[in-house]
Amino acid sequence: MSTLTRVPRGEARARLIDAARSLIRQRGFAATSVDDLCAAAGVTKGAFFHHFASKEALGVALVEDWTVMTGAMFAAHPYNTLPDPLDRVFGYIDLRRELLGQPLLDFSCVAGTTVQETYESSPPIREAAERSIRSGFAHVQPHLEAALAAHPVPGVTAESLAQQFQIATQGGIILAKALNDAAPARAAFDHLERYLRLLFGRA
Amino acid sequence: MSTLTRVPRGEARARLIDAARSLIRQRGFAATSVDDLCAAAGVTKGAFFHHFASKEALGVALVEDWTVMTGAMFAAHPYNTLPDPLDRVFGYIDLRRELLGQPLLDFSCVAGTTVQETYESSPPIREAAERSIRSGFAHVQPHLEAALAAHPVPGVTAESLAQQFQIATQGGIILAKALNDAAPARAAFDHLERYLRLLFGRA
DNA sequence: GATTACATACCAACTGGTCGGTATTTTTAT
DNA sequence: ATAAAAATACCGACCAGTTGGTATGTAATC
Repeated sequence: MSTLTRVPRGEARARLIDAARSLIRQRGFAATSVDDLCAAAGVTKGAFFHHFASKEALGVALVEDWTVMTGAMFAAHPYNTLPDPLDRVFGYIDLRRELLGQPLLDFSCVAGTTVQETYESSPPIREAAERSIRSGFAHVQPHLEAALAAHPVPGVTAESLAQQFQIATQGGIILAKALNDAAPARAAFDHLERYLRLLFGRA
Repeated sequence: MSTLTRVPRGEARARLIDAARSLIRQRGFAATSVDDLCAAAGVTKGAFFHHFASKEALGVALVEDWTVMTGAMFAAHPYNTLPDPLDRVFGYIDLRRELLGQPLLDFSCVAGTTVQETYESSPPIREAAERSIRSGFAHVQPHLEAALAAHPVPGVTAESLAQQFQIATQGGIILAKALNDAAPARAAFDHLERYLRLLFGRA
């Protein structure tokens, strides 16, 4: 992490956010110091506090960047183009299971990690995480709405079902961290798929 | 949090763990300092490092205490005495939904909170959290096993279903923290119940 | 000639942890 | 039964390193 080669002018902010995404995913927000971030990004503290008013502001920026990143990634995926809405939902589930094949650091969620620590101590970060999680609903909710329009299920709303995808995602990450194994997280989406097939009569 | 009245001899350790449970649930492990803990417990640093070799050791002790506490709480609950195994499962779900009516600080999970931050940085805490989560499986898994013995469901194991309860619990807590609302967490158990009713043909 | 984008040196407050001491309880020897 | 000894439970001052943040200076860009 030495700064032998100077970081090109204009890249400091992006590199700090990249470093934050990586370090905070590993250690959490509080355990990651500003010095750590600067060293990992290859910039100095001057650069840090030029771009971010505080460590908290970096946290907000990180979560907002995460929302944009993940939003773009899901929006660009082919599952969105399937003709049948329920197939789009199952396509999303497939994608999530694929992601769970990667290393933990690559599928863990920045919003979930940060909000766990900061939901009480930092309202701005909590609010950014709320926006991020809500934007996650949007990756399936429209497809669920279309599927429910074609095949209504009494007592079940698209919003509530969309939330279950985030519950499975976030809960799966915690189980994966605790058990050091992503299998239970993958199983969560197996169960979710089976549940949906039962609800929609799609054996 | 002043120490005007001296803490009776012999209570320091228990009070430190109580303080840790409360503070770490609010702020997380890294953001809670040893000084904070001592102040909240009404003891000095001498007491802290007499009972715990390090802050990490306190973390391990806290999670282990949590495992015992929650284990005793669930074991003592009447849902365990219902004659039908599936009714015991639904009784457990009812209990979980009840807990979600309390303030967030009372239903958030110590193991989930700490492992989120420390799964990479502290193997001992991660292992304690793993034991805690696994002990959580045991609160439903025997009932699920009995239910599956009476009514087998192809492709579904009691272990995998039991894990889903922890996924719903942990994921629900994160959603509750992010959205500042426990409703999605409660909905997770509604969906889980509906899923089980469909699996076991219990409308 | 501003403004932006950094670098460097610096700071007070706090961090986890140590250490010598003391009051209280428990164990042991008589 | 009791005094001495040993162990336990705690206190509180202290320490070196780290924390988030600031103040000042400088090179590049607009």
